[in-house]
Amino acid sequence: MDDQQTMMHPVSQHPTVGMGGHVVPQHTYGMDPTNQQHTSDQEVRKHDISEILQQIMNITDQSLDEAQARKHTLNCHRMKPALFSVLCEIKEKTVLSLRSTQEDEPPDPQLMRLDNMLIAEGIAGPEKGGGAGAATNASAAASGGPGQLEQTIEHSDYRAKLSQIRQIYHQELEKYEQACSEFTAHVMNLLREQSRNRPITSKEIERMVQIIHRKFNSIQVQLKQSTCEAVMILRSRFLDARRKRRNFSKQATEILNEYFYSHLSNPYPSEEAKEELARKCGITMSQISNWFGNKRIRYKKNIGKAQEEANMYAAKKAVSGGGAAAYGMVPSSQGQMISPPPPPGPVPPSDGMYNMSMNGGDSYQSVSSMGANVQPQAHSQRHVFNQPAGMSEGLATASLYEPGVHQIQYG
DNA sequence: TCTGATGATTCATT
DNA sequence: AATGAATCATCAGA
Repeated sequence: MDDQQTMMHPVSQHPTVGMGGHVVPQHTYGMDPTNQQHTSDQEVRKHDISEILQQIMNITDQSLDEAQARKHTLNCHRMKPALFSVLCEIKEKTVLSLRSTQEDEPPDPQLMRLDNMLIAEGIAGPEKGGGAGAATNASAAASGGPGQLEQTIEHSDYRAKLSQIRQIYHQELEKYEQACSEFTAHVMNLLREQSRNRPITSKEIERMVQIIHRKFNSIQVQLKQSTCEAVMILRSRFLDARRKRRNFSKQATEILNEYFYSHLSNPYPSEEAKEELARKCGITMSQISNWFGNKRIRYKKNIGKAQEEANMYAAKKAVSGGGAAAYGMVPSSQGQMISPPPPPGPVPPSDGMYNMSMNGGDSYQSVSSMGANVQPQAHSQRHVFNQPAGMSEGLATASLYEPGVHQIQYG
């Protein structure tokens, strides 16, 4: 309403504007209004101008060709300069209110945040060394492990998907930019075209472009937001370790079980042993630790089942000649002989052998140097794994193992 | 689809 | 820091 009033005000006060807001050419200014001849002349002009305005009003309802033709006649109309100057005057007054509006606004913080994230993820900006950087960092954060990451299929899969997202993002961004610039160019052309009939300053065109860009910005935000979401989903799918769980190879499981059952009295591999196992199984140290952690607890929970497994591995080992040697195990010098595989089923415990040292049946540790008062490994002070001394390592240990009965609590 | 197996994670304890 | 215990999430076979 204010705008309208502002628009109308100068017009209504303008001496050259007649009753219906019809603009009267300025050269009638100062003429005698009572002059009949002049009056009729004025009426003709009024009619002309109202016709022009009517044409302007109707121009939107017409086809392009029609509009072009009309525009042409309009531009060539003898009254056009007069109308233009009036519009200029109106504009001069109204534009003041426009000037007060803020010129350039600060960059959208949301957009900045999204941009930063996309750059960090290697989606926007220069491609990170194959996108591996983001994957590695995220994986390290997700696993919380010792930093030894699996350079496996998952990683290349992640990279492939990430670059796919990157590609789609850039395609969409290109489309968006094209659409934006096309629309902007169209509007600018339109305004330039219109500026022949009404006064439009370059500043106004600039402002209009700004408005268009602001509108398009919301589309851009949407695009970037959905790209970020896609990256997040990809991350959670690929980098959440729980999701990418894959069973270890049969061979790896066998190696681990072999070690476990041949060290049943002390199934706590040292760092070196873990390294060795990790290398042999093609998995990480932390995976080794996890496996042993799970194995110990599950072994304890289900002795019955583990028994069979233990016997199986014991038999296997006996056939193959002792897997423990493969891990640098030193044969016990304290009379722990390798016995032949026992018959299937529980093996009766030997008398008074249960409280042997933690390493009693485990030649992996350097037992020979420890003697009878051997101290358990610091980290295994609470553990409940022990084995009757004299038992051949890895043989029928599970059947003898009764955590509730035979466990030793150190400290 | 259900269920057991299994690798990983979290938290409390030592 | 290492470990046990509980739990989660996924896989694989019935």
